[in-house]
Amino acid sequence: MRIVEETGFQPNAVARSLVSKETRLIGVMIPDIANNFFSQLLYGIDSVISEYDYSLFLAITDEEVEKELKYLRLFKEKQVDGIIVGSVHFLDEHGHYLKENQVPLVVTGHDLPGYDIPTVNVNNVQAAFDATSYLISQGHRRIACIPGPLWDPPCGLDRLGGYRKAMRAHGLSIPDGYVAEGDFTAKSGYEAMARIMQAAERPTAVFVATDLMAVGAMNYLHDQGIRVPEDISVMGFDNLEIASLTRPMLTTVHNDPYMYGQAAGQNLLKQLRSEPVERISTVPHSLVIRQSVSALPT
Amino acid sequence: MRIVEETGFQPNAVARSLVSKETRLIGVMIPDIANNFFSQLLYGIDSVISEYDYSLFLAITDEEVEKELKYLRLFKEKQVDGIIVGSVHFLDEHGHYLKENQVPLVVTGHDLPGYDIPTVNVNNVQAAFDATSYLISQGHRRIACIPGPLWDPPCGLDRLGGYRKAMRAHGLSIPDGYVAEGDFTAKSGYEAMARIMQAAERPTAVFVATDLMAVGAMNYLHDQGIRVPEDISVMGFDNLEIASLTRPMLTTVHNDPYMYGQAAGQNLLKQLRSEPVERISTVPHSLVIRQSVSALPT
DNA sequence: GTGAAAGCGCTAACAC
DNA sequence: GTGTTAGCGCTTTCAC
Repeated sequence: MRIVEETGFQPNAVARSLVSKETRLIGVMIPDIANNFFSQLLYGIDSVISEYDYSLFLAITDEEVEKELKYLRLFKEKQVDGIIVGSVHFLDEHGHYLKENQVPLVVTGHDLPGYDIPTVNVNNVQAAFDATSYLISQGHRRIACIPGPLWDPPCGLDRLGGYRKAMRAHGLSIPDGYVAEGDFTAKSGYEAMARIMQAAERPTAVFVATDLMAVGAMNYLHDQGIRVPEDISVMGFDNLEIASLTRPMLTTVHNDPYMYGQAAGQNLLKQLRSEPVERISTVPHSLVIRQSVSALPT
Repeated sequence: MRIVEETGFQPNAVARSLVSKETRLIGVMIPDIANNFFSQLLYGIDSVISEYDYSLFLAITDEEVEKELKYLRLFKEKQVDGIIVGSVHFLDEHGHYLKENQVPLVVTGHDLPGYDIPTVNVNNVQAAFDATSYLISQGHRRIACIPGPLWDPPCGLDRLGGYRKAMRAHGLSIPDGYVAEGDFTAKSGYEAMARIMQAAERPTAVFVATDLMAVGAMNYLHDQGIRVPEDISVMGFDNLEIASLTRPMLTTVHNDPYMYGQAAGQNLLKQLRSEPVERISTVPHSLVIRQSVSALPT
């Protein structure tokens, strides 16, 4: 022990891992770290796994399928003890790959019907339904929608689907030009809003599938001298930090990626201890009412 | 080769690392991943190291010295090939530790006089000087400042110093109550602005040491019905995404953390190839003029 | 070229 | 307890 002190000896974790067959590394794969949604997700994951002396091996994919596959392989090579995948393209290739390699795994932001892989996700269609219904409850009838890209099931298909479902449930029609797809960036929200304003009759409210795009949409309206919420109401989705930083503050759906990350981390930890896990964890959502939606006189 | 295909063999990187003495892992230590500044930094680092098949081992310290030391030790144990440290508390303990362990290292956001460690940093005092001088050139005389926390040399001391220097250089005095320290959060900027507004005579402009705090400051003014920039001008620092998302858009100092990260990554890569590196890389800054600063009539 | 063997720094399983 | 040894899965060396 004295000699350990004197020589400043430090064990070599690589050698240890070779024999113990565990690296205490969790591979986390996300498309875009610059997006606050994913950095919060990461933070949530780290907050739980670091308590148990696991560390993060981070893979950023830039939404490129090729990189996703590459990193999946790399995770295996580097012998990570577990994998958390944040909403990436989910293809059958991925599925096959993951099925072969028996590494504990959690995927967030997808539902993955047909795979026996634990997922953590919000009920996107229900949440979008609730958000749209809220708009309707405030007296809005002409409601537009800016969904995420259609290749992304949760933010594209599901949230758009929830919006459609709510409109249908209330007997409201969706005029031509009331749906304009974005690609997650604020800029795309700005442009989508511009397209929506070309419609024959202006909407009185817009449901936007992510906060960042909602900020873009609000900025377009601001730059055109259209007031939010007096002229047009805007509803976001995610409740990122930025939602409370805009003026007016954004009314949105609370879908805390930090909580997401924690749920995913906890699920993975259970798997690592060989405890049973639920196949699907649905994290609760809620409406957070701020300033960007106004009630219409009836 | 056929058998490799058939059995789906994958080499074990841990065993390989044990003999080759390289893990192709870069340890990156940052205080707060939820802060866009650091996620951009990380993205910049990844963009260069991933080209050379290095991957990220991420350590999030929550600004706690204890965790910083813990992760420094962990980096060593896990045999990372290089370390990039993003503005953390830099103490002599860290210095000693790093000196002992001959691992290639780059630190960003600090100047580290007295250590022989490569750093990449902006010239914070010059940049703050330039920002303040710009305010003065626009006719402002009563200029307040919201620096970062004083324990953080770059954002606290240096940027405050640059502001002071510019004021002095132009023969302007700094009234009592014109300097209110923040702690990097938007909320702290909001509160600091509130304190500044208690001063006997209101400033006509504020220089804020980070964009996020500047947004907080603008929000305080907005909530009080004080117009930006008509009543008070606000100048930020960093040029994060949010600076172009606010209305009015924030005039700020371009200090792109993505570029930072790239510079740090490149420096580290050079060290890994045993090429000589500059001890200090100063990344250029520039003013980005948007909407939050007005010219005062003279 | 192809094949066998040594050894990286640890842990676990033995003996004593 | 204290000491020795085998072996984790690779790379490298050296012999053939």
